[in-house]
Amino acid sequence: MNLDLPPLPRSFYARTALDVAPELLNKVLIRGHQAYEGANDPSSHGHRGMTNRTRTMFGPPGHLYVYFTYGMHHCANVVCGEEGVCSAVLLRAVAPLAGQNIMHRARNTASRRRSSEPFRSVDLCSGPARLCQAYGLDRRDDGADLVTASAAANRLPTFIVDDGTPPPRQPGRSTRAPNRPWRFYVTGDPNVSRSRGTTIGGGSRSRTT
DNA sequence: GGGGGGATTCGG
DNA sequence: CGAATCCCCCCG
Repeated sequence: MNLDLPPLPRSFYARTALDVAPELLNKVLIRGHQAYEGANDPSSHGHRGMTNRTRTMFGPPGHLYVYFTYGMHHCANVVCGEEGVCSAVLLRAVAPLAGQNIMHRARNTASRRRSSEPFRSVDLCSGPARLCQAYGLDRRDDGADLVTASAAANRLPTFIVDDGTPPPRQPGRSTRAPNRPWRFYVTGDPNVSRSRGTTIGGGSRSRTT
């Protein structure tokens, strides 16, 4: 695997979340996402306008928006669109390509391992909070620039690259809210995050360093 | 200053 | 299916 691929350029992110989301499929580092359209979407954090927490989502494209929820979980989004507009893609799943040992450790999967079952790499990043845990992403990474890959102090750089694998011609789609089929995933990929047996999003590849 | 609820996950 | 477990945000 070639690791010297450049981060995706700012222009990749400088479009609507709905344009960016399906094209994130099969990019390396991320896989699986969901688009939110800010002010027009009542299920977005941004629908009531900018707050201290959601400031990043209103900022320039190509940055991470990371928030904390349920008292224990983090979720990461890719900020899209133009500065001043709330637009982001929630990263719902990733297919581990490398760094599985780091991911296992970060998620402490060994302690939860059922003795009768082998490790399943599918459990590492098959959910928005799981992938953050596997990658060690938390609120200190909020605002990180995915284009320059500049990180805050004591933080690892985070970015997304294209290894030449095109996004699926016909991505799977599902909805979270009615009339908003804004979840895109790679059909048939076992890493796609699921809930109660229903496909709800996810799918692409990743590595951690 | 108080209270309701959350872009989830895991175990029972 | 409910608990875990902070923090954000709205309201008074």
